[in-house]
This record gives sequence, structure tokens and C-alpha cells, in this order.
Amino acid sequence: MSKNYHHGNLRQALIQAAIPVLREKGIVGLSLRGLATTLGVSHGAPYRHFQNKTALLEAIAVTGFAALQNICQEAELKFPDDPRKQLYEAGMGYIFYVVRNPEIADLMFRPGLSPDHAGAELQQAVDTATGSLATIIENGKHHKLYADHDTMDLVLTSLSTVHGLAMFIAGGILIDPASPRSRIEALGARVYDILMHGMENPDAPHHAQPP
Amino acid sequence: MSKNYHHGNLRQALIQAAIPVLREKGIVGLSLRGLATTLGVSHGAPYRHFQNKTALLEAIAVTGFAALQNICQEAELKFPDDPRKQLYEAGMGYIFYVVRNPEIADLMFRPGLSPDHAGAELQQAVDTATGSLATIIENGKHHKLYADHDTMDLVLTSLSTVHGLAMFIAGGILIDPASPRSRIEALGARVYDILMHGMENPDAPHHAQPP
DNA sequence: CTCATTAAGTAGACATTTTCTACATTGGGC
DNA sequence: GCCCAATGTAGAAAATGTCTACTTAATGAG
Repeated sequence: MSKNYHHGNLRQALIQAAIPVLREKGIVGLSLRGLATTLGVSHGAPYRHFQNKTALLEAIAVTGFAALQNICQEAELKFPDDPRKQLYEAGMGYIFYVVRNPEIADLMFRPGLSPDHAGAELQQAVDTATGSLATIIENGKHHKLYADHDTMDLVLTSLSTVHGLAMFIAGGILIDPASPRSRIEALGARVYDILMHGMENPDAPHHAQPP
Repeated sequence: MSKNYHHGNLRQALIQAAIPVLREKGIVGLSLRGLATTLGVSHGAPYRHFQNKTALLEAIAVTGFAALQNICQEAELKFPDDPRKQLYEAGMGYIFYVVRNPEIADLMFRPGLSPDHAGAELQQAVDTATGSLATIIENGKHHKLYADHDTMDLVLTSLSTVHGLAMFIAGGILIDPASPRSRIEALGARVYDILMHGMENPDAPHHAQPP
């Protein structure tokens, strides 16, 4: 590996280097130039890999979805024939991932990071990640575990809930994200419980369909 | 009103002017200088109202929480003695708010927009907004509407779910955010149903507590 | 009414950053 | 071994964030 010039894997290095900067200084404080200097390349080099700053952010979001997919797959493998545990494990895994990488999660679900180029790569990552989650849900359906709903609706509901909870925790809005693991787990378990069995009291008075 | 100099309400004007820019060009494309020019003031003027760019973004996030609070309060007034409808109305109202103002919602729940100054004003806005939602949940509890959970857990779960769903819709990840109102409502209603009655099939096999 | 205080806006300066463009180096495929 | 596409470099132009030292106007005390 020649010492200088061709870095070897600048693209990946940029993504990795950007993450701590995002955490410490936020999106506004991130600069491609600064990353280049940190990595010992010239200030123009990053543009060989990312059209602009937004494209780098999008690439980071992609890694988040890749992680989500990974978490789902591992959960599935870990409990091959217990889809209930698969979902629980995946959800909890995602929560801890977000707590450890809040800056990545922050980039994942956002209305058009760049409203222009519709991020085909990102859309792809989203699709495969939700696909992995859908598999877990489907497993549960085969075991008659879930009520009769469209799979996509279940994916959507669970992912929304878990992601929202994770962001709340990571943002320190509810509890200190540095709380001991057990405290976070307890909160996750309570929300999981509500999500599984519903908010509503089963013997609630007159059950009118909401308008 | 003197034609020049003292703008009168520059702070508010900046917030309003920033919103469309955020939608069209994203956080990265927003510039205080540009806003100043648009509003016909000098490039330094914004700094009389916001310490920096991040502070402006935070102020926009605050308006989002104010809107959330408003939506909750209106829902409560609209159905004074039907807490079920209160929650449904609030949730659906929030979804449509996010669809109409995705760029604002995007700023609301994020881990430390600026990790430094902990945004007291924002924290305040968060607290009163979640407080309004908590009131609606409390109303339901008085009617024995909800299962026996901590109020904060219910607030958290419902807000997470609704916010997540709204972001998905607004981001165009699932369905076109320009879909007719009825399509969005239908999706919201399905998720609401799942959230209320739970994902799980009530007659599901062996109900082991998740680990 | 006048005047001092202060909030709000201006103008200019400087360091950084984004990006563009033209050029250099290298590794790999033929 | 040579040529080319990919990758990195260097330099410059325009925009931006943000500081500092002024200017103007609104306001309230006397």
C-alpha cells in the first residue's frame, strides 16, 4: 500500500470519521474539508466520493439501515423458532444501537434529506431493512402470533414505536441515555408490552369505532 | 411603522422565512445570510435574535411542539367527554400537521441539535406539549379506558408511534405524502387500531414473558 | 418635552467552507 | 508494458458564519 496518494478506502473512512464529528458538533458543525484534513488528504478529495455534504449524510443514513437489517437478521438466527423473541430481541437491539449511535439514527428517517435526488441507494437500504423486519413479523404470523392485520401495517407500527422510543431515549428527553442498561431495558419492555397487548383496557366501556 | 431600520418582528419573520427554505434545500442549504437578504435586512441582523444557525433551528423545533400542544388542547375541547376521540383526533391532527410541515417535525425529536447549550426553551416546549398529551391520556384513565399502565409509558408509546408514522408518511417512504386525505386517514386508523388493541393475537399460543 | 439608555439594525472584516476547474499519480486491464 | 479510468492534489472564486465597532430609533424617567 503506497503510503500516500490513493488512500485505499477514502469513502468508508469519510463515513467513519464523520460520525464522531456529528455527535460532537452536529450537522451544522460538520465540514467535508475538516474530514479531509483529519484523514490527511487534500480538501478536494472527498468530492471524488460524495457529490456534496448531503450525499455523505445520506450514506451515513444507509449504514443505519444496514445495521437495522443486521439486527433483525441476527435476532432471527438467535431464536430460530421463537418469533416472539425474535421481535423483542430486534427491537431491543435497535434501541441500544440508537443509544450508542444517536447521530446515525437522527439521519435515518427524515423527509428528504435532499429533496432533489431521491436517494436511490437510501431507498434501497430502507426497503431491505424493512424487509428483514417484515420477515420476522411473517414468522410470527405463521405461528398465529399476531392479530389479523396487514404485515406492512404491523411492520410500520412496530418500527415507528421502537424508533420513536429510541430517539426519545437517545435525545435524553425522558431518561438519561447514559442510564444503566437495565433501566433502558425496563422501559423498552414496558413499551413492548403496551404495543403487544394494546393501550386499551379490554373491558373498556362501549367500544365505538373512532369516527 | 418606519419603513426601514427596525423591522418590527424580525425574529418571527426569520422563523417563517426559514421554513420554506428548509423544505426546498434542507438544513445544509439554509443560510442566515440568505434569510437576511430575503427579508431585506443586513447580514448581521439575525444575530441580534439568534446566537447562531442552530439556535434558529431550535426555535423552529419549538414551534413544532407548540403546534403539538395546540392540537392536543383543541382535540380535548372538541370532544369534552370522549377521551377516546380526543386521542384519535389529536393523533390524526398531528399526522396531518407533520405531512404539511415535514421540515418542522424533522427538527423536533433529535438528539442534541446542538450538544452544547441544552436548549432550555426547547425542553420547556417539550414538557408542556407532552403534558397536554398526558392530560388526554389521564382523561381516558378516569374513564377506565386504558389498561393499567403508567401514564408516562402510555404517552411515550402513543407519541412515538404517531410521530414515527407521520415521519414515514411525510418522508414518502411508504406512501406518497400527496395522497388524498382519505388514504392517509385510513393508514392512521389502522395503526391506531393496532396500537389500541395490540399487535398480538389474544389467543396466541403459550404466552411466555419475553426474556 | 427632553434626554439617556438600550434594543435592533448596519457595515466591514476575516477565517472557513463549498465547490469548480485544471492537473498529477497510480493501479489494473489489455 | 502501455493506456485509461479512478483517485487525489492545488488553487481560486463565491458564499457563509460570526466578530466588532458604529448608527438609529423606541422608550421610559424626570
